[in-house]
Amino acid sequence: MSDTAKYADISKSLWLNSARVSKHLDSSLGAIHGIGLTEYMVLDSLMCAPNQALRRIDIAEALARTASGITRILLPMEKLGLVCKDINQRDARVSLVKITPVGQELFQHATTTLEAKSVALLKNIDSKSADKFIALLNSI
Amino acid sequence: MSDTAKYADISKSLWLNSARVSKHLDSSLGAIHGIGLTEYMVLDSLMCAPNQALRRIDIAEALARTASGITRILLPMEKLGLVCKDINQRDARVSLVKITPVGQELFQHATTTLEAKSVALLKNIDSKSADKFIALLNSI
DNA sequence: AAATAATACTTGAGTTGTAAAGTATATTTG
DNA sequence: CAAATATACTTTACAACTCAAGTATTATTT
Repeated sequence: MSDTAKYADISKSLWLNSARVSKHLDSSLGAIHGIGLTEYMVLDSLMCAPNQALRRIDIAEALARTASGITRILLPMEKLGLVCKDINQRDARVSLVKITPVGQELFQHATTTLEAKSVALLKNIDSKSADKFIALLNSI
Repeated sequence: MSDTAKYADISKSLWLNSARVSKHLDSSLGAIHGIGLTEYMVLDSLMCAPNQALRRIDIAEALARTASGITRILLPMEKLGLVCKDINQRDARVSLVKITPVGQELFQHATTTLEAKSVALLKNIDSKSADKFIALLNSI
């Protein structure tokens, strides 16, 4: 097989297997915690942020979504009290998003689910290969 | 880092990087050939099939989509003449999908684009790592 | 300082998908 | 062989996005 075909195969396999894994995780998170995988990733990005707050465009960048998509996904999350608005004094254009204690608690539980389901889904990959896998994914 | 957290990291990185790569490929295929990545994957699955024809549910299974989603994506593809219906004599429920010569030609060109873009997107991964990557993805 | 441009969002319209219900045909079972 | 069940789709209603245009605010230029 040619090298170029090989790289196309990675793209295709990435597309397909990501869809499989994501759908499984999405439905598990939805059934158990009432949030989707994208919502989980929003919480994840906030937990990693300094002061646990981010601008909407930074969340968009971190999750490879548009600002518009972030506006829409945050609306129900605010209503559920998982995140709240945090005004930026210096710049009134910015509407900082902060994770609430309720959001943090849900995140902890959802993380347990995500980990358990991921271990189950990736059971054919041993610990050492897992390290290699992460390194490869992060080198994209 | 715990092993369970490691597997969750794979899921998250898979989700994120697949989104980045897929969006890039999708827009390239759209701009150059007028088809999306999902449509390309439909053609790809048909090209690999015996007699280059498949049932809708088999395409759905191959692409991790629902039968409903396949019905929808095939409609414009039929109109464009990329695929055509092929009736199954034994079972009138089945509506086989077959790739047309037009579809095959578009597929060949789109493959060239997909390969070139994939090489560019995955330039940090050397040929040997690429093999390992494919093996890991296919072991999911 | 006023005009222009850039940034951070939100909104409206459209696309791509799903789940659940509906239709038609085939298979199994009592 | 008729009735119940299963299969292969399609359709309807809805969810989760995107893009492009709109709003408000800040930064830059002249």
